[in-house]
Amino acid sequence: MFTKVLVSEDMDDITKGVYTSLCDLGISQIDQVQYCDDAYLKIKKATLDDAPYQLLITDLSFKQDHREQRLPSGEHLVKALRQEYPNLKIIVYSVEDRLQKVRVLMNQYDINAYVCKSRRGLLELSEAITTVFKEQKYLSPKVANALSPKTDLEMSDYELKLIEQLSKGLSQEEISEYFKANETSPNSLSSIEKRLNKLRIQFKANNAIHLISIVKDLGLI
Amino acid sequence: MFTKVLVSEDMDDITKGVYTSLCDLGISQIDQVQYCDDAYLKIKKATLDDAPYQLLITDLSFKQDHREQRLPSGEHLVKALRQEYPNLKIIVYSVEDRLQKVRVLMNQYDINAYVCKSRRGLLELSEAITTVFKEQKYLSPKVANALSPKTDLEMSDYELKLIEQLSKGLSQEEISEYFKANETSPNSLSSIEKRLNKLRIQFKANNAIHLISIVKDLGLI
DNA sequence: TTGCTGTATACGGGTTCCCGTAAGGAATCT
DNA sequence: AGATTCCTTACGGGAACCCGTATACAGCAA
Repeated sequence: MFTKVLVSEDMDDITKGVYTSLCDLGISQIDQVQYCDDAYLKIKKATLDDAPYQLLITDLSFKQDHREQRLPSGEHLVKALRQEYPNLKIIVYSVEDRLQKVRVLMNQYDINAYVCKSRRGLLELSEAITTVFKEQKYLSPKVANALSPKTDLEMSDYELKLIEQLSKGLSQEEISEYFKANETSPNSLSSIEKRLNKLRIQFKANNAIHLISIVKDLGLI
Repeated sequence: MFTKVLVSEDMDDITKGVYTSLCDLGISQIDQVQYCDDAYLKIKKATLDDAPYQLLITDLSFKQDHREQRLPSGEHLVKALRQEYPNLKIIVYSVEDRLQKVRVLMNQYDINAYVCKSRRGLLELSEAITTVFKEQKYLSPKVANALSPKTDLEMSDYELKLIEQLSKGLSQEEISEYFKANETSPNSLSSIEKRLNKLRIQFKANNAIHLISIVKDLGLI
């Protein structure tokens, strides 16, 4: 089993729960940090001291407070670490259950496991740890199909960009200009209208306002 | 100190953290449920058995799963309980830090404490418990000013209704009809336009879409 | 080649939204 | 009572959005 693990999680209650779980697994050294910046530094230092961490368990979202942070989220942390420490095992442990996000983390940042916080979160986390220890990947059942083709409730990069601009208050005309300036296509006003119409139908929205509202609720933006 | 406490919280890791904290406080009987419906039934049964709970600690948001629930959120639970058990002490323990929500819970449902989950959440929860035990109310520092007058980033009930309908996809015309049907006033198309214009300025939004987007980000709806 | 299909674009007209102006009414102040 | 202010409502014009239709062009199949 792992012997040296770092837990990066801002909520102290969760940390406590995770801690007891890790103890049960027989892990001897469990360190905890509440900020991503601290996690990064601790891992760096441990490596320099020739006593590197074998596993990082990190949350994704961290509440902002008075302390200014260079790495504001778990995603930033993972990204920063993966380049420097390709051998470090990383388990992301988060409430987030958007397949799109999981897919990016698994494919792009090559994390070793993704566990959803939930009613059985700790059980799954234990499973994930033992699985990762055996050099395998692990996904919570809830997001198990994250790596298969996209579902109905998602959209293409183009559509995402479109919706993002729309939600930032640009008119369709302005989005057209913006896309032309950024060499994104299709970029004619007509095409943008058409695409939005398609999305409205897909998400069963009455109008653009409704569409943004729905997409926000789904957490797609 | 309290001797019989119920914890209603869906995430098992948090429950574990809370549990150890309560133990440290010397509370002898700590029961846990992962669904609001269970919490309600357990409290009802305990009262009938003449061994009522003295304190309920509950989360607000519960992940939905296969089990159909009558009480889908902590707010529903609190509302249902308050009518029947005015003497039960209730502490809400949630990540939610919107003053408006806290205000409603404190004033309308008369909860005894509101604690924000955060880096120091467990500490604050302990404080809250001892404070409530002394028949006093407790608020996390972060939301301490929830009971003072509303801030800039909030809005009236009327405005909230308006925004809600808008985000549900109704046109301004339809909202006007809807308000007339529900005896909400002002309800003329013109007034609705005017009010939305005011909100757009207040929230620095370019258009209605942008407004909904901003308000959703702020968590006001 | 011909025809089919899917996508980008253009255009027009009907609706909804946005914004300024103005009239009417209630409450408050002098 | 008269003046002032606040709020609701009405209206009109221009902008943006919604929707159907039409053209152009690429890719693919028969």
